[in-house]
Amino acid sequence: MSLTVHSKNKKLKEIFERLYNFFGPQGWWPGSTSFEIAIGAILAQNTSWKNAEKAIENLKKKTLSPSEINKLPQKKLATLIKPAGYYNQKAKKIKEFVKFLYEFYEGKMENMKKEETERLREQLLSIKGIGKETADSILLYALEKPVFVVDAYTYRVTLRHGLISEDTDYEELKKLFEDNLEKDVKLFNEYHALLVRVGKEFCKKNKPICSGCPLEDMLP
DNA sequence: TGCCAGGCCGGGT
DNA sequence: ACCCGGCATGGC
Repeated sequence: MSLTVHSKNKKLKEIFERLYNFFGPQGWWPGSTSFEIAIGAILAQNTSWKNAEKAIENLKKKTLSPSEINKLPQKKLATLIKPAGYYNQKAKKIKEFVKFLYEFYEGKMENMKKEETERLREQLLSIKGIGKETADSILLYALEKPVFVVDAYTYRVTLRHGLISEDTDYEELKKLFEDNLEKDVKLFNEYHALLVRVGKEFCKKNKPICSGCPLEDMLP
């Protein structure tokens, strides 16, 4: 991907370039189907990616397609995704999502892609179990729409760097990135993934390890 | 051992 | 409009 990031905000530009040069491309969800990515987004809610991955592997053994999930009893589904935690809730959420997929898009992620982004976001948010982060993750990573995904790491890192205040909400933070960067799917994809990466390694909750962080000398 | 992880919902103030 | 408990497994 190009390293010439256009940004109205110098700090956002510099943070991205430093993270990208330090960690390299993160390449989230390589070679996965849109459907798999959407399910993965649900499974990863407040759960380590490792555990979500195990759940996905279990599903893939049985085949991971909308029609198969549709046929699978919720209880059975719950058992399969157990490693991801909150498995009863998540089984329900996955069922809800697939039901939605059939109801509006004939069970095909491809049909979803054709829908206009904002309308799609509203639809996703109306599904029980899909909140803002999961909706935006599906939009960006599964459907390749240029929306920025905000998560706990995005908040933590931007807060420590004085880009936002403590009471900045999801939509505001999302806008900060979307309004100041070129609306590029690849850029948003990598930027979010890089924020997660730096968050995991250098900006953990209650355990800030700034030493060695590529953004260390940018702290306020 | 307790805390944390790529949240969200529902009920109570 | 906030604030909080519940949901649950696996890793460090």
